[in-house]
Amino acid sequence: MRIGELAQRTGASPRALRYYEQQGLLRPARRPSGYREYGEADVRTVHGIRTLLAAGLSSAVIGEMLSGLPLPGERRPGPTCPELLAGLARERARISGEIHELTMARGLLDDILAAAAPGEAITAPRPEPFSARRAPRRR
Amino acid sequence: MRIGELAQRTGASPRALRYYEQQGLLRPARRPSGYREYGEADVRTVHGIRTLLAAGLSSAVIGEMLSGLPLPGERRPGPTCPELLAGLARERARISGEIHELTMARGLLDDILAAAAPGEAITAPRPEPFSARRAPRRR
DNA sequence: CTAGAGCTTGACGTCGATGTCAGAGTCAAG
DNA sequence: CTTGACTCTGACATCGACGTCAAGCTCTAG
Repeated sequence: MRIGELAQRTGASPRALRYYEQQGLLRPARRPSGYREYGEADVRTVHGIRTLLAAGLSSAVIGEMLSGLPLPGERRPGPTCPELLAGLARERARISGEIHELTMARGLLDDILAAAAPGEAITAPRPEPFSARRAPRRR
Repeated sequence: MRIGELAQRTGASPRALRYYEQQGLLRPARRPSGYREYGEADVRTVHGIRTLLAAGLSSAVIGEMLSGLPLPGERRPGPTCPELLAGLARERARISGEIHELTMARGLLDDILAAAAPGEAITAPRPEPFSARRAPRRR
């Protein structure tokens, strides 16, 4: 399929898909005309890329993941899988931390919404915002 | 307290604290010398600001939250609390969605780490990454 | 009094994943 | 053949929360 169809099926813009290729995340075939030709597997790959990008992974890290090889500029001679795996583990930990932060923030918003819900809030004396922070409720 | 102490106690840099003030999120008193003077309440406020910033809220939205008033440029005459609350509710929903995305991404990383863990992965034939995505495991 | 740490404002730099635009080639339908 | 939709390769623009540097003022310990 061509870039437009892949864009529609993945939610990525053509511009984004070309960017992914530039970063080494995709390697579409080329027609004689120069048009990119993508396969079905690329649909899954792009979904994965976007999931990880949305999670805050950089395209460089995703590229390492996809190739299992060191980055161009680095001079490490051998395979870098241990480092790569360690890096991914760190990313995993970062994501967990981020989930925790988001949960905290959501709790804070809940407090504010709850405090403002009863009546109109402009004229009413509002308790200090940000007065106390709650831990994420676990059940 | 002065800006350096507040910075230490909140983890924000002095530059960040000045930025928050510029965005209308803080209104420290000033000494005759021009030095900013912060109170204890500002410590909590800054923690709240940083929590919400980390959650992806813009400083403009946080500013609306803190003031309960419309933005400078807007011409809405009256209180905008209903809109503000609606906006915060949308932010809450966005955060929930983001938590979901992060959970998905973490699951994807888990799959990859699990697949790569057994042995060295460079030379071994690797199954397609991004082949299947799992729903977040709930328990 | 003096040095050095801390504070001031102002302005420009950053970073990364895109948006957007320009100029030109390609493809399918009528 | 023609038209319009699609694609190509650059290259510059964006956005937001800061980092960083400069030039100068302030505070405090000794």
